[in-house]
Parts: sequence; C-alpha cells; structure tokens
Amino acid sequence: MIISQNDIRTRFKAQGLKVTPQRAAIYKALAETTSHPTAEALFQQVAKDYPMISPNTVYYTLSTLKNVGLVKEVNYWHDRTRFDANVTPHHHLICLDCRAIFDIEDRSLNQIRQKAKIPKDFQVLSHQVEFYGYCSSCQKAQARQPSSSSRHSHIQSTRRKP
Amino acid sequence: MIISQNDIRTRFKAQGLKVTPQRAAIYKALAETTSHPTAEALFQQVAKDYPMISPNTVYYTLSTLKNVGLVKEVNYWHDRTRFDANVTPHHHLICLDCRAIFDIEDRSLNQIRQKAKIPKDFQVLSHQVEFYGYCSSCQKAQARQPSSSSRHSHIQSTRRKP
DNA sequence: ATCCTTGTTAGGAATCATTCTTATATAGCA
DNA sequence: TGCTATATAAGAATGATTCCTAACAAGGAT
Ligand SMILES: [Mn+2]
Ligand SMILES: [Mn+2]
Ligand SMILES: [Zn+2]
Ligand SMILES: [Zn+2]
Repeated sequence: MIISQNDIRTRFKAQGLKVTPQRAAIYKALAETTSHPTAEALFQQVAKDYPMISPNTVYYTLSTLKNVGLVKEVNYWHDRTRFDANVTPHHHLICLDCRAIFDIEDRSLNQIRQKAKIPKDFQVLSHQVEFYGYCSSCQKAQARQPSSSSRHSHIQSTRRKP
Repeated sequence: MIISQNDIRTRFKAQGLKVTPQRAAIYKALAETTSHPTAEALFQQVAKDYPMISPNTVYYTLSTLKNVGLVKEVNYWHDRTRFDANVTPHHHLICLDCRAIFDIEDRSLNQIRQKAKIPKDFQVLSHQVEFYGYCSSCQKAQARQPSSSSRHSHIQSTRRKP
C-alpha cells in the first residue's frame, strides 16, 4: 500500500510534527508493510536510504508517532516490541512458529465488547483479540520436517526467547 | 485460593518434575494470587520463606512450569512478563493506569473462534481477548486527581515505559 | 538406610532491547 | 535570512532476562 509524501506531510502537520526526511521515511516504511516490524527491522529498512540514521532516531520517532496516535505498539507473545501504522481497530493472527503477525479484517470482532460480561466497575476503552496458531508456511514446513522450526522467510526471529 | 502441598506434589509428579521446596513455593505463590505477578514479585514473595533463593531460580522454575503447561506467560501492554497459574482458557482486563490484570470469567468469549472470519490457511490453536481501560481504583484516583497517575496499591509499576 | 544419577539451585557474568544524555543539526516560522 | 524549538546521532547507561558453572539434593535403585 503506497503512501504519498503529501499524505505523510498532511498527517504529520495535523499532529503538529515537523516533517523531517528520517521521520517520513520511518513512517512510510511502517505504513507500507503489513509485517508489523520491530524497531530494528525498520532501522534496517530505512538505513538503505539514510545510511547515517541511528537506531535511536527510530525509537524516538516511533515513540513520538505513537504518542500522537499515528502508530500503535504491538507486543504479542513475549517478542520484542512490534509496530503497526494501521491504527484502526483490528485484530491479529500470530504464528507460534515464525512469529509472523497478520491482520484480521473482521468487523464483528469489534463488537464483542458489548456482549462480554465485564465487571461494571471496570471502564473499558478498547479491546484486542489475538488468535494463535500456525501460518500456512509453517504448517508446510512442519509437514516436511516434523521436528524443530522457524527456518523460513517471514520476519525472522532473532534468537531471544526460544 | 489455598492450594495444598499434596496438590502441588501431584501436579508436579504428573509432569515428571521433582518436588523441591523452592519450586513448590514459587508455584504456590503464583497459584494463590490473582495478581498475575512478575518474576520479580514472585521472587520477593518466596524470598520471605526462602531468603537464599535466587532470581535465577524463579526464572528457571517459571520456565520449567511453563514448558509442562502448569503456568502461562502473560505479557500485555509492554510491561515485563507476568505469569498466571490459571491455565484454563480465560481472558483479561488490563488497567491502562496501574497495569493491573484481572481475570474475566465469560465462557462465551471462548467461542468467538468459531464465528470469526479467519483465513482458512491459518491453523488456529488458541485465542485471547484483552480489554483495556481503567480499573475502579484508578477511576476514583483520576476523579480526585485528574492529572497524572499510577500512585496507588495494586502491583505497582516499577518505572520502565512511562 | 545408603548410594547414584540427574535435574535443580545459586551466584555471577553476559546479553541486548530500550532509554538516557548531550552536543549538533535543521524544519518551520518571523 | 535569522531564531528557536525540535529532531537527530553517538555513546553510555539501564535492567529484565539468559547463560554458565559448580555445588546440591530429589527420588529411584541397591
Ligand atoms: Mn495490524
Ligand atoms: Mn488470568
Ligand atoms: Zn509461521
Ligand atoms: Zn488501575
């Protein structure tokens, strides 16, 4: 999903943010992927065009964008933090093997709050549904190699928490 | 909810785990609270009875118990990892202010998987619903002090990620 | 009851994602 | 074209978790 510099400019201005090349590049990279990348992955991506960018800038920028509501943090299944520029309410599929995160487009899941039996003294503002299982790639890989795992494409799982 | 040494022994044996005092104490502490504590909190609790216990043992033990299915990890809203000895499918309320985690007992939430529109090539094994908002304590605190936050009981949020 | 084997524990060091600090640079406005 | 508040970059610091290793101790076997 391509996003124009003008859209980026408009969104930043609307939030009172300066439009810098690094910030625009980070947001663009995040907005144009569906992979819910880590800060590190975004750093790698943006560094292709801005070799001098620092990881720090990516962290700072993501934090800023989060504060103004242009970005959401996602941190499922004890992985490092992952980010999403899709800030409309939606839900996720998480692969237990490769840890890929996929969007679900099912508006009906946005309604469960109305029916759920929630203690009346808790004020609910939002909710989130996550489905855990195996993506199609990982199912195939397991059929072939019914032992360990996580050896194919997607986002890679850089060790930590085996 | 009290749990007897015999229950603990039985559950450990059923999983082929040795029954050590430290391990039993950690599991007991977790099973008898509803607070979804951190490893650190469990360490503090167990250290009352076992002053020589190391944080390492708590991490190792929780990892072991998780591997055999006696404990679940919970890691909502970019906090450090929290643990739950309630391994039956259930869902959570998370306070955005004090970060307390409360169980929801609503079996109907266990059924949403059947109705949800999930890509047929993704094999779903489990799902999880989280509701975010403010607990009653925090609502009261905000009514009093409509500024910052997180200044009352519950589990405490030890800095990190303000 | 005692011995053995193997999983467990404790302590300390190491890892590494994230945050903090600070000096320099620059977007946006007068 | 300058001013000023923000943003960036580099490096150090933080802190939860993991790794490593030697000493311990359940629990089955003798
Ligand atoms: Mn998403
Ligand atoms: Mn729970
Ligand atoms: Zn997968
Ligand atoms: Zn609260």
